[in-house]
Amino acid sequence: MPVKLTEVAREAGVSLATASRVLNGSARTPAEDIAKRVRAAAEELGYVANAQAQALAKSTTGLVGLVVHDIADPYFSTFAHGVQKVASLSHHQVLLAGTDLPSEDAPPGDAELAAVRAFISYRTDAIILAASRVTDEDPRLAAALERYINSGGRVVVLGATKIAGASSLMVANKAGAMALATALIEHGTTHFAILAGPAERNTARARVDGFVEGLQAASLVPLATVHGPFTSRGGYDATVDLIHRLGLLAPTPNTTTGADTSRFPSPSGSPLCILVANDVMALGAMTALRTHGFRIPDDVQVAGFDDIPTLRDHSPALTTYRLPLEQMGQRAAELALEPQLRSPVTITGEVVLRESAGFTAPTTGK
Amino acid sequence: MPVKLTEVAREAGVSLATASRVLNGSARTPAEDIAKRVRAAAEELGYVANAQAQALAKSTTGLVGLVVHDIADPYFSTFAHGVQKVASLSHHQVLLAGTDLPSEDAPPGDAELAAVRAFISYRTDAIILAASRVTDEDPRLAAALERYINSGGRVVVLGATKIAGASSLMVANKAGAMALATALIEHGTTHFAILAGPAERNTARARVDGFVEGLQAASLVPLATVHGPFTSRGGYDATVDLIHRLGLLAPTPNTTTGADTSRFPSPSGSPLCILVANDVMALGAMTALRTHGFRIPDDVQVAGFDDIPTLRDHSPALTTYRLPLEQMGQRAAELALEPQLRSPVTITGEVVLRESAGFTAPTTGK
DNA sequence: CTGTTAGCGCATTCAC
DNA sequence: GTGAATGCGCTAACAG
Repeated sequence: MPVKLTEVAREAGVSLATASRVLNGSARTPAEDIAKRVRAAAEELGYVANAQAQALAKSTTGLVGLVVHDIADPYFSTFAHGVQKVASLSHHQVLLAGTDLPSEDAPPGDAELAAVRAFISYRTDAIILAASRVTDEDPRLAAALERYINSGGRVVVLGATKIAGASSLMVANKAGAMALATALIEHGTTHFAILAGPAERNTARARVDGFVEGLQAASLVPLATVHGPFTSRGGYDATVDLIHRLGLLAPTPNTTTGADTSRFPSPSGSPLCILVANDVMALGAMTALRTHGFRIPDDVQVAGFDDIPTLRDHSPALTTYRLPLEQMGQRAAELALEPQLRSPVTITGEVVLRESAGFTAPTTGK
Repeated sequence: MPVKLTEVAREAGVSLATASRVLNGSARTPAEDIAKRVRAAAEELGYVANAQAQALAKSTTGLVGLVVHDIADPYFSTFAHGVQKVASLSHHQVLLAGTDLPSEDAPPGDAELAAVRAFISYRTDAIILAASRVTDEDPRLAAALERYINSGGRVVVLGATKIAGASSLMVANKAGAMALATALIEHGTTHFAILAGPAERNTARARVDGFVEGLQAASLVPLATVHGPFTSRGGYDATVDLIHRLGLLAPTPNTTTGADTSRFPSPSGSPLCILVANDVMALGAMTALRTHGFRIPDDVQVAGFDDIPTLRDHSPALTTYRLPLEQMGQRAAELALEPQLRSPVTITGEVVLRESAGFTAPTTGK
């Protein structure tokens, strides 16, 4: 029903080919006077090129596929924002898929595969895989992606990958976690516990490994490690679990003097510090601690990972490892859209020491 | 380069049409034995249907366009998640666009128009407009959308619209704001200030109007109204501005006794309550207050709007008006994808009274 | 039930 | 520089 190029051409009194040449770029440049007539006709009829038809004719779609885990998670939405930015700059549209939603036909674990297949079906020019995949690399996924790459598609994955021909954006998850743990140790903390994310998630594992190695370097071991989903609720539950496992005792509520009567684990030593594999989960952990009567950082300290922008207003401010999420999205999109770029690109962040781990805020004027 | 249906058909020794019928749904159902052969051939060759070609032939793309303002903003990302959910359930892919990013060619204010044109170009089956548009309804936008609708496209807009044929998802912004203000007044608060969002944003205006009417109903007027962007930074700056304008005095830091030596505005009355047009901005406001030595809710109270999930772990917990963001996204997608649904659909939320406005948390076990 | 044919809307060879 | 013809990969009438 929409007006098509043929109609514009007829209206302008030129051939289909000519109309095509003036409206949608071409090597050959029609005469200016005739071009003006065509443009006028197009404008008048409200012509809008059919991208599907163009895609079929040109075999390039101007589409980039982005698969994240949960777009509502600030980690992914910030990343997505970065992707969007460079995509729009290079005139691409982004197709979004999430691996956390029910996919009707596909089994839960196959969400990523389903998303990739859909993108391949739409012949996206590139696919960005940001949903921290499960360790179990699906051979079907690999096969589909390799075929896609061989057909000229570009794929960028967040983290390492075995997919031949794929570009990868390496993130300093392990090194960052190690650096964070080390910084905390230098600050005098001696007792740690770890709240790990889902065991099967690559990102989560790398961070936990980093925490553990950081502790090992100082001859320390975590008092406990509890796994849970990368959500606020996951952090809350894991923390409650931790409290029970470690037999943590909340200080006697003697708030009038403000003096604390007991600290874990050593009455005289530094408080326990909980290293959490991501910020959102750390937030849940803090809520659990508060609910159970622990003060942060006096009774228990907490450190997260990511430095989610939205959480920077939190009080106490969260000690964490800052990842340039937005920039990561941009780099990923650049790798996807600019073939000449070399991979892998390595992304590092920085340790950010704040109140939740006993550091005093540098009274940021914002 | 990818394998096409013709090849699968040849491999299976059947005609193109038959292959099409078994692989991609059809009314006619081929015999089971022949169907199996085709499926086997497709599997072996790694056939993936070309959605572009299908779209061209069927004139329906299986695409939904979603335009938000800033996908990194939890308000929009949560909404987007809801959209994604029903889209995936009805086997649709979502095309995402943001109006906050530079659009190269298009002027800043034209981002929404550019996004809509792109979606129309891709012949999305429906377009969901969630970027709370500026009040100045662009006639070009309206024209494009109406043509789109007349060509069979469905459009859903968040809020009221003058676009003929568009469905709309009405949100109780004004009524909610009014209810929130009223609840606070009933609680005994007598002095209010307002932190409004961008003046040109519909959503922002409706909320401010609601706040004002709520106050008026109790014969009150806001002590001041400050505008600012819907961001944490916007809330921070607006609050600093407010502090100066109102000459707010922070209590003398006499923390040993915990006694406050001064309160604004009346030493004996209830503290000032700042009504903020959205949660993210309210967060920035709280940070500003804290930075300037005010305790929440003792010295100043704060109320937001939206009840962003990620912010529920904040302390003090934010009093706000809860909007079912995720569900709103779902409803919008349903309106977009299920033609029989009637519009407008009205969404209401609920007042949530929490610590930031002096209410005690019901020790939520989460 | 299966095969043949004709477009879907547009870019792009080719001749002119 | 411009117009006519061919094909992109697939679906949907049509026949058989």
